[in-house]
Amino acid sequence: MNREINPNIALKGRVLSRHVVQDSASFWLHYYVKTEHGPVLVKVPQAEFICFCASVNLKSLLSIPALGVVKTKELGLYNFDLENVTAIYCQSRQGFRHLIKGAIDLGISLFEADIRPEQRYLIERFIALDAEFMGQYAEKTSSSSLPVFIAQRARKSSLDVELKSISLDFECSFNGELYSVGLYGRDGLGEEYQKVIMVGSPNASISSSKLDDEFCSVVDCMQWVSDEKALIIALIDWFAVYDPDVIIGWAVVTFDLALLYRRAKLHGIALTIGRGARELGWKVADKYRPETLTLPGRVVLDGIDWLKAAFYRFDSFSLEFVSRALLDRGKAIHNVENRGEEITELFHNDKSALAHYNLNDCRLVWDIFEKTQLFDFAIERSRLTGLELGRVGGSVAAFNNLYLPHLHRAGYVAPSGAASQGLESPGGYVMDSIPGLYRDIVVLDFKSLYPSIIRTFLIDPKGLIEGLSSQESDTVDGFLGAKFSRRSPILPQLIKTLAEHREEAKAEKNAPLSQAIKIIMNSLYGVLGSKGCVFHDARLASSITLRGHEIMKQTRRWIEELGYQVIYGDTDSTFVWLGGQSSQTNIADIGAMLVEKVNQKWKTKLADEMKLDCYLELEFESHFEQFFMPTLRGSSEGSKKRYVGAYTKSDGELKLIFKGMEQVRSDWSPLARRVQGELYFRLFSKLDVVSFLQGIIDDLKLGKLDDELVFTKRLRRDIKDYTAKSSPHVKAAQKMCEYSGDEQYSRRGTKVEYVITLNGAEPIKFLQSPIDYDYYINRQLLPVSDPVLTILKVKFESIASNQLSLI
DNA sequence: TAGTTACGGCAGGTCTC
DNA sequence: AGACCTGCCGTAA
Repeated sequence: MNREINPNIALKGRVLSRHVVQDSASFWLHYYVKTEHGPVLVKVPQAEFICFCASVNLKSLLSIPALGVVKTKELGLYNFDLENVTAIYCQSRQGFRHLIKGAIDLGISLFEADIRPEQRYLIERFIALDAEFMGQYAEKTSSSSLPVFIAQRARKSSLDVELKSISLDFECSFNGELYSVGLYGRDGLGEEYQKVIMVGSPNASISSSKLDDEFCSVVDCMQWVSDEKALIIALIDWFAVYDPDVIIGWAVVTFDLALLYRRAKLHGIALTIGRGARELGWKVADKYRPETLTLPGRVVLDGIDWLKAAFYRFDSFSLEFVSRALLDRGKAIHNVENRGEEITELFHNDKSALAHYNLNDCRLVWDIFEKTQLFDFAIERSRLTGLELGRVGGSVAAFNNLYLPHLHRAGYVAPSGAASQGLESPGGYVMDSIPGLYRDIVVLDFKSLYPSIIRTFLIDPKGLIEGLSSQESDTVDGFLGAKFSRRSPILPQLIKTLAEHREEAKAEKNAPLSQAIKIIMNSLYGVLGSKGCVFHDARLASSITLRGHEIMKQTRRWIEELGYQVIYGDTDSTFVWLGGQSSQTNIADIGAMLVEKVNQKWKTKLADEMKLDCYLELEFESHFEQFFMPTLRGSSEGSKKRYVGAYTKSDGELKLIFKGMEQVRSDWSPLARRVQGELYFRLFSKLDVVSFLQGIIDDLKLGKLDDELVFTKRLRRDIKDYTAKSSPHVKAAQKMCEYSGDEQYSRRGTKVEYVITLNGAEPIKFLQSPIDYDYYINRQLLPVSDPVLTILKVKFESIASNQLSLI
């Protein structure tokens, strides 16, 4: 009682991790936050599991046994069937589980039962990443240095607190025994921190050539431990002292942390590397999935996952490949392919070289994060979506986080499941193309088309429910019978806010924020089309995509009325040929004119016909001085999703853009990809093609190009699950398992590297037969050469046969 | 601890003449 | 032998 005498104080912090903790009496929400004075554990008492049911079902539900303490409340809310709903509050996880199971048995729908309490508490208050908690510090009970704060209330906040990151990487033996751990970071001033904890003691002999400055500094930051167990203990101690907020790495969850967890378990060590000496754990044992990792008080960001989340694309996501692509430097090791052996060799004979390699990897990851601004991107994404910092994917959860608090305030709860099953919505509209070789193609595209359609045509789950029962003058027609209320729609308003923030971000040149907003805006449509989202409804998705079809077709008509030919378009883009009559005029001016006229026409049309404000915006995307639209192979019909465009860079170099062509496809041989690139460069540059190709075929037959013949193709399922087991890459994978005796090559996701031999596909690592050069000539070089040779009126056969006479 | 559909082209198998 | 169909992968947007 005397506690209430103390006035509550405010604590501002950035939420790093979120947890539900059950004790004997009740359960708590735990938030580990970073304040400007350091980390704090915020505890919210008397938390509850919440869901809703139609009020008519309440009585049946309450008769379910073993619910524990349950409260109910009428909040005046409705579901999407416009029934009154009642909120149900459970005070134990077990009771809540019984409720969910019992409801399924009774055939009664529960609403929002899948929203986790530690998330709901934040999103209902519009808290995304930064929060202000009102409450009091608890008296210290344990030796832990982490202050504990008991919160009574919370609200959203915004602060700029620096998070301390570390790049972490383990080196280990073939069977997973830890050799060393590298730890690397830089502060805002560029000051480096580096440390390697390694088993053993320094080797006496270090080859003199390696004794450069960098090596000396590596030796300085070494900590030697006697064995693996001591290594793990030293690392736990290091965590307590350095106390990082963020751990970054390369496959850091699925490899490094999973390995560390297993090794610690083996030695019977409690892996207390969380804040307040909490243990690292996995909610699902032995899977080591990133989503199931629990590490109180720290955020883990995996470079691979986050590059993918930011839509970076690489042929391979190995650290070697990505660092070469982004930083133009790679691993500090000679033989990247067989580095396992070299690591073990170094461990036994040259430990400082191993430490150097270990730290170099840490630094590569750090530099990749810095170069791509991944960390800022992750922060902004969390700030915008309310997803836990570090969580990748989660588009559906992001939608819920953004949408639910507004929906509740409008008087509704979310539906219990997708409204339309089976009924599919169409996707984007792809025009038939007019194939050929062109000069001066201008690409005009609608900026964020789907978000702008949502915003313009008031597409909204709540708006659909209300629109269906509103009078005509209050609604906007959609597709598949949809009608959307014009009154306070939620989703269009969310898009509006995001779009405005994006413009600000662009003006401030805040690339990570702009990118994060773009991705979130686009994902809002994707979610509505997904059956995994409770708001899914074919009428919503189709009202977006079919409106897109209409917009594409109308835009094309208008451009053609203005006297220009549209030769292709896909979803939101229009390819206009200006080369015909405009040799004198500035291409960019014509493009700008088209964009302006079309935008004006949309504005007028939508205002006149539908009384809508138009947020559609056509933009001048690019100008290709030369352009090639291929036909379908062996046909005169124009292709789709494949083309080559070229423009001159400011330094005078001709730059080629390939879309969908073999050149950008990772499942074609490197030879075919290179040759196709060369051929179009030569075609556009009016350089020789025929003797180039003859030279290639020559070299191929002489065996000079053998290292460019290896196919790389993934197994998209486990080998045992294939119905057609005779695909070349499946066969090669089977042989790979057979020869190596290693079943891992039969698993889903494995990249199969193989060549085509006179005896069919064989894994490159166990090549048995001679390479089938005729296959590469006829199935790789011919298909990529054919369209170019057709333009030049040369027959591939004449080139190929010429070769034989030369030998 | 669930974003989507549209498309091309290969390989391999079956059907048809 | 050639037309046609299915499975598969990776890609565009």
